[in-house]
Amino acid sequence: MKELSPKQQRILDFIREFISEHDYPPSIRQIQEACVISSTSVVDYNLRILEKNGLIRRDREVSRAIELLTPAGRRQRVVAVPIIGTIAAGQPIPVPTEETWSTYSEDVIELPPDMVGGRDNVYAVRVKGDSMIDALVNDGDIVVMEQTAAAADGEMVAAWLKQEQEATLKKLYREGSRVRLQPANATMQPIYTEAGNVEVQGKVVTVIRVP
Amino acid sequence: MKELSPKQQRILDFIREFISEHDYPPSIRQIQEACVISSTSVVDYNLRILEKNGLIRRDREVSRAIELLTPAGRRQRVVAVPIIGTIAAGQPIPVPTEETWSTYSEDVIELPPDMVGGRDNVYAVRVKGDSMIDALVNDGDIVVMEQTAAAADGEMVAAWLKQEQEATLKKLYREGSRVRLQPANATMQPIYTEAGNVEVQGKVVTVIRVP
DNA sequence: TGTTCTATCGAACAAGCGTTCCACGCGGGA
DNA sequence: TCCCGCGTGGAACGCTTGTTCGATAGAACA
Repeated sequence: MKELSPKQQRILDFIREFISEHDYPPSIRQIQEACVISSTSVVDYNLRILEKNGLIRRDREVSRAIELLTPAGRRQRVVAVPIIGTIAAGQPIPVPTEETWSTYSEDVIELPPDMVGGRDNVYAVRVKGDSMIDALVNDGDIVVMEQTAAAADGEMVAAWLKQEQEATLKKLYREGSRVRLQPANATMQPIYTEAGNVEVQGKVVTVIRVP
Repeated sequence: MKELSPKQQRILDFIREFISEHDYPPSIRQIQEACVISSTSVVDYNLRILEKNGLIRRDREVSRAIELLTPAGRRQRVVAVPIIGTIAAGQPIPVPTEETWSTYSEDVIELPPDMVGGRDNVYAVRVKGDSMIDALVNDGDIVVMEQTAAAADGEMVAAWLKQEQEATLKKLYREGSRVRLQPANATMQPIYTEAGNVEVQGKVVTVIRVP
């Protein structure tokens, strides 16, 4: 792979800039104009070189069909996770309904796809109050959860304790008919309760703190 | 804003899908074909409605000039933050050098731009050990920091205590010649020390926990 | 000096493309 | 019944756009 000529570098930069501004790629003649190139064939010539070097991908015979392949400036799909409510000790955990899945909702947090790991039934709640500090979750933190009733041992879950009428974030361990709820904070003691008393509302996927 | 007709919803979904696959928007005739619409004018008619509802943006007279405005499926530039090392109580905090800024580095975490808030001198460290639990930061958490020596009162900073040879994450308050280091955990007590003993390595931008 | 490769230039072609116009059917309201 | 808005169909217009072709000039090399 050869080095890029100044002209090719400039073309690449312009494509980046243009996509960043318009959300769709430029036409060859727009590249020509912006980079002060006298002919469209010269643009085509240099685009072929860029394509050969693996920096862009082009669909032939299709207008504006330039796709950036370089890591810098490449765009990724961001996953919009709806924030469906708040979670606090004495309140039931909000459960997503059909409506709250609407991605047109107001309150969303955008995350890179690898942070939700391909899961699609993912929602987020905002933590209210200091009751979750034993899970190392602060007031105002955002907890991203996957809606599920099942959880493997050792996974951090949002659980509703029916008898105590209390929501909590703990690591779940089944021990016979009982359940051990272990705080993330290793210095704190676990809670033991009957399996029937625990209602798993979701698995914790990520915790995010933006001060 | 009216509700979308099934046809409009289908068009919107197709545009999303197409962009996701090709990295450039579809033409009107491609929408027509994919959504089994008999005429291009019908597509245009519905696109105008989508535009009026603020779901897309179109540049007139320009081919493939459809831009998605809805959060779902929109593509955003992702910021690649380099993870330059680990942070532990008894270790100095790693400081980014010219080389570690390289976005071609192996260990990076991609974040949506609003999570780094336009700051560009941002790096991340992985937390090792349980020594930061008073900052509600767990073993394995990732702390995103902005490199700066200055910090306003009340901001969470990564500080190096020279005398104690200790790294810590605390909220910083200047009180005369002394400094109060307040844990994020409201139930824990602050530390007081001389201003000269504290070396601010960076401000905490975000804390992320991916179990 | 002749050859070859690289880069450029201008023009033209043909397909792709957004737009526009007119016509039609349908349903609701006056 | 007439009228009007809405959604649809079909076709044509004219600009946009990717592509192609021939010609040219300079550099490197034998």
